[in-house]
Amino acid sequence: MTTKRQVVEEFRCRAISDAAMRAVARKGLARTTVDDIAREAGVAKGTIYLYFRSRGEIIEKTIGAAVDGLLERLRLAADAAGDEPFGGALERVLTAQFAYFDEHRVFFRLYFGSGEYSEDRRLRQTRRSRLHLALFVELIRRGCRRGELRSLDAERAAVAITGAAREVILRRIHEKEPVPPAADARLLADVFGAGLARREKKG
Amino acid sequence: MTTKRQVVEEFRCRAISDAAMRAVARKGLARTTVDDIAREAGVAKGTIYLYFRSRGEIIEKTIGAAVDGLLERLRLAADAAGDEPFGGALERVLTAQFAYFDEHRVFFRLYFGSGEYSEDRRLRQTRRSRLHLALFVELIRRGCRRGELRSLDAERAAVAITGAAREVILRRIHEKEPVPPAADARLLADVFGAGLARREKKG
DNA sequence: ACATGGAATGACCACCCGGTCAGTTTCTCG
DNA sequence: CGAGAAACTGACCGGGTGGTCATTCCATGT
Repeated sequence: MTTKRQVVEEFRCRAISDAAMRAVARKGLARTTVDDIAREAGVAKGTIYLYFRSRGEIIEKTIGAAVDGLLERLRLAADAAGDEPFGGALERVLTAQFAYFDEHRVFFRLYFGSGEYSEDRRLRQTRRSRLHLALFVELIRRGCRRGELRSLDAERAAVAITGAAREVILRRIHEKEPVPPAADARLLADVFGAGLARREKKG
Repeated sequence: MTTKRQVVEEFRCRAISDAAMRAVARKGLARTTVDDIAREAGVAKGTIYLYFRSRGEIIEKTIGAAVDGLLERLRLAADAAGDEPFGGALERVLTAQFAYFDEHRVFFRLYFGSGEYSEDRRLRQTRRSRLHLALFVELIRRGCRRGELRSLDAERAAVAITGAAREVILRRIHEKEPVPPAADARLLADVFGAGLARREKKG
């Protein structure tokens, strides 16, 4: 059974994480101080250290929760694709990803700004983004198995897709009124769908 | 005429910039202090401030010089392509880009880690990377004019290409023995060449 | 109403880092 | 060689940040 203590603790952790996300969205990861987070959360700095061991732990947990949310959305989209052809499945997943970042604009600086961070953090981050990558690798492998896609280094291709998606997301974030998520997803899915397709004939 | 004073000044600036690049490569942009740079350059901290106004100026100038070098290489490659078809020209440019980062591994953290930085810096950085992007936009537009490529948002497509290239570069940097630059360039050029090509028939 | 213990607070500390400048070394030229 | 200028040095300073802890507050049970 969950004790009252645990409920309160989770509530506070959540509030602090949310505040951290908003603060980072405003000032960037490196320039966000613990005082900023405390002010944003409406608590004293000391309170934060009742629930987190260090600034690093706040950031780590906050990133972790948000990334897990993103990954879940992407997996749902991938599952919903069933055995659609590669292009369609990719479009679904990318639509979900663009939509997620549209809804969680505050999150992007955390997710994309985490390159500059302490060493062990970067390792953890790498492990998480590996899951992200693996999802696209799986899509590609499935397409290969079915003979839709030509045989190539699935990992490198997935890297290219995630990189392209990342850059498009950064663009979208800075645009006042980005085109609908589905539009950009369609574009990328078209490009990579055709780009990875089995060659019919030699030009 | 260039005075002796100017020669010395340029030499020192260069030495300090080189040291900054090495230091940043080792510790990352945010964690590199002016003391680090001074130690790496083998001079006293005060000396640095004879040649640069602030830490920010060191970083800015250092990034600027390196990016200019990169852009020049890319422009040379683009010019060398003459009126090759899109895929070939893209392959040349990407080969040049991958090779540049192979040769200047120390540079990548500066180039890719500069997201977390003060506001006006980010603007400048944006202007430089706009030039980088423009080069790819131009390649795509040329392909469209010739009827090789289907008509689409050239800017978005260029964003996708630079994003994919960026992510591949990051991968290469962390690999012990990356495949030859030409191999990765070939892969991306193939994917985007086919992906952006005019549609022959509807699947 | 009162006692009690855990939660919340914010002043405080130690440390780090960018930037300065009085003092020292090196260069230059009469 | 000597003296003045220029370059160089590194100890020092002030501001800012992560983290602590004695104190205060408050919810709860008697």
